[in-house]
Amino acid sequence: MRPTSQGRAAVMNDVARLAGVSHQTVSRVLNQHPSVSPATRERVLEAVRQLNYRPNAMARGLAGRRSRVIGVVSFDTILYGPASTLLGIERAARAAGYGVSIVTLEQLDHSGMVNALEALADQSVAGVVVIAPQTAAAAALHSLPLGVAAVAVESNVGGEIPAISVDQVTGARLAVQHLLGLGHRKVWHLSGPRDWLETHGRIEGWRGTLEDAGLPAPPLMTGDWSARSGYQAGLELARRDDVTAVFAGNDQMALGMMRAFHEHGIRVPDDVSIVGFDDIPEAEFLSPPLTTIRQDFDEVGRRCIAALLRAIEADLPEGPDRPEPDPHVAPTLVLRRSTAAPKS
Amino acid sequence: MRPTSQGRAAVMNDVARLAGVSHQTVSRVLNQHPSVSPATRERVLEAVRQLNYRPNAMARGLAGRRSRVIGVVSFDTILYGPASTLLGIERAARAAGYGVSIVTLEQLDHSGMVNALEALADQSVAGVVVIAPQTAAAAALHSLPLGVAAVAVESNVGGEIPAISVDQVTGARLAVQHLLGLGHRKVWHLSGPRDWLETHGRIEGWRGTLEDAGLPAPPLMTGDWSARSGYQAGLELARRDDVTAVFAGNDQMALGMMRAFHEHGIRVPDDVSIVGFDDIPEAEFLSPPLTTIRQDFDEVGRRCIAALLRAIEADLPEGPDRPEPDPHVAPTLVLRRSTAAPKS
DNA sequence: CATGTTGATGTTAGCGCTGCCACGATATGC
DNA sequence: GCATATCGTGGCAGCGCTAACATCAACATG
Repeated sequence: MRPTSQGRAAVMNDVARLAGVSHQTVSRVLNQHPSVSPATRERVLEAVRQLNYRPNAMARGLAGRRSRVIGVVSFDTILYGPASTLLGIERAARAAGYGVSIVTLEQLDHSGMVNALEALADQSVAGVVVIAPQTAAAAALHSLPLGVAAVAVESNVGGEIPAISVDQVTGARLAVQHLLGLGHRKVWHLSGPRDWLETHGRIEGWRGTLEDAGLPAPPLMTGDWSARSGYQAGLELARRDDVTAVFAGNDQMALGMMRAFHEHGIRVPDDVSIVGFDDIPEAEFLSPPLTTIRQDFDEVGRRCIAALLRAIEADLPEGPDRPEPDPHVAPTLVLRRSTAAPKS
Repeated sequence: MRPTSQGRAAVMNDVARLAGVSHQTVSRVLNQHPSVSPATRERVLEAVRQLNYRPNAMARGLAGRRSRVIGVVSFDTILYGPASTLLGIERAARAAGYGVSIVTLEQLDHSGMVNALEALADQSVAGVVVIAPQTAAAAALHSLPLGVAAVAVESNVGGEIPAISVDQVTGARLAVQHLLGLGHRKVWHLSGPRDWLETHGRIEGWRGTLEDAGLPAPPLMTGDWSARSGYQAGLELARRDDVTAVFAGNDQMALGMMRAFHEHGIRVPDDVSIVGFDDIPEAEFLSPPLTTIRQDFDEVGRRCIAALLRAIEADLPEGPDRPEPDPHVAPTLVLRRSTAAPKS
């Protein structure tokens, strides 16, 4: 962190002096400027190594009005989805040489979003990624005249801000097609809260697939992502005798539902097949292990950062012109033991 | 983000001009310097409002060699504990007017820790909080000659770095005392991985409490925090006929264990009582709802930030001399329905 | 009344870096 | 052969702010 046993950390001038060049040449070497002779470059790099020089990000940002930090606005980072997305973004950003600054939203209204974005702007971030899976947050984001590059996750409400998301419709179709393929003719769906954007896509995929197969959709059930809401829905379904297959909006609800069935002597998958969504780490170890739809959050993170860097560099004169990433990340079906052909 | 419809954002000089003072006076107002007349202060603040002026953090940091951002190093932010701690820290930091920059460790070795800390140092953070619950990470941290203020979470290995943690020993004692109080004479323990620091405290509290009561400790079982490892341990215990009470190292393992018991017709709490640790959101909705030890991660976050600000300001000439926070956060017993008196 | 003391303010000098322009030195044009 | 393009380099200015000193009035002290 400091030039061994020296009082203060080395600055660019120290490097310049040691290499026998001007500090400007050091700057050029550090910024991959083309016109530096290989010999000089090597001399400078050696001096950098020797002094263990690390450029000062603040000075850099001030002088070049550009920082190497991106901001992430997120909500409820304890939920599996948002937490995983945040992790994916962090990894991708760091791989691209960017630091990551976070703000967690307490409330999902307009003013919360404004505060979050201002807090990040105050830190002079180069751009922001907003994990805003709820309609309210997405609306707030899109209504804002923001001054930095931005990318939204799971909130493609249109507008100018690029959005990256897992293709929820496809995920839901995979789940329902799998159940229909096994021979089920009636597939129930327990959705997440109606104000989450993911919820809509999953309902759409579920309903669409049934329609394509010429089958009527049973009444939609609505939960709140929690195991409890899955349990409660499970109790309701347990009272009926026409339930052989359920597509749950997430794994926690699937888990709660499985418990309700278990209590009522309904066996999974013998009597009822269940498909979840997310592939949480526990899914593999439930009894029975849960068939579910896996979302590749790392890929979402990577695409977010790709899209954001594109937006950031669009403002620059000589950007490397990155390709626009595909906004839809494909989910995959993970086959486990909670699904089987209907008995009769 | 910019003075309404102007080309570029207002800087301190613009404010100064509008208020009819020097830019230095503006700086003084913004930094609560005492010697500014109330009239001037009001005039400056009005100008700030009018121009929607926001100070540039980079320039501030450069000039005052002090930033308003703290760094957080964490590991596996998808686990409930670390994720909650991170959230608590973020909340507390923001309340104190600090931004939060994160780095997630991929590997827990020395070099991973060095890289993480250097990445944060490059961002000129004012201090770092390291969530390092494993012995390896804690060791790496303590072996490092770091140049910034630091606080460790859940890793009080001694040394100069202040550490904040939930009092694991007390938590375990609460759990075991509760079971003994109900009349159980033999309390089993399924611990977490041996290289986690929390694990040691919980084992110590478990063993100590049994010793205090003059009871022998049954063989220790070791899991890996996952529901699966709890399930496996549950299968082993199900084979025995001397099991009436188990203290699980976390809620996921308790959950897996409950499922194993359920499969074997062992009723919870009628036949076996189970206590978990963490109080994850699902705990309340398991069947039966899980008695567990709640860790107050928000409080941990608050104390971390308090300790860190203390360390940061210790380097300053005129710190407000904050009191040293108590390094141990007290956990509490949350009584639910997974525990009962033994049948006899 | 000269002198120190205080409070409110302005002035100057950087913090460590990058952008831009200027300079000398080769390489290229006709 | 001389004007011109090009390369490698240095010099200077300035990013927006804070620290330290300088200033200047108003007041208290003997």
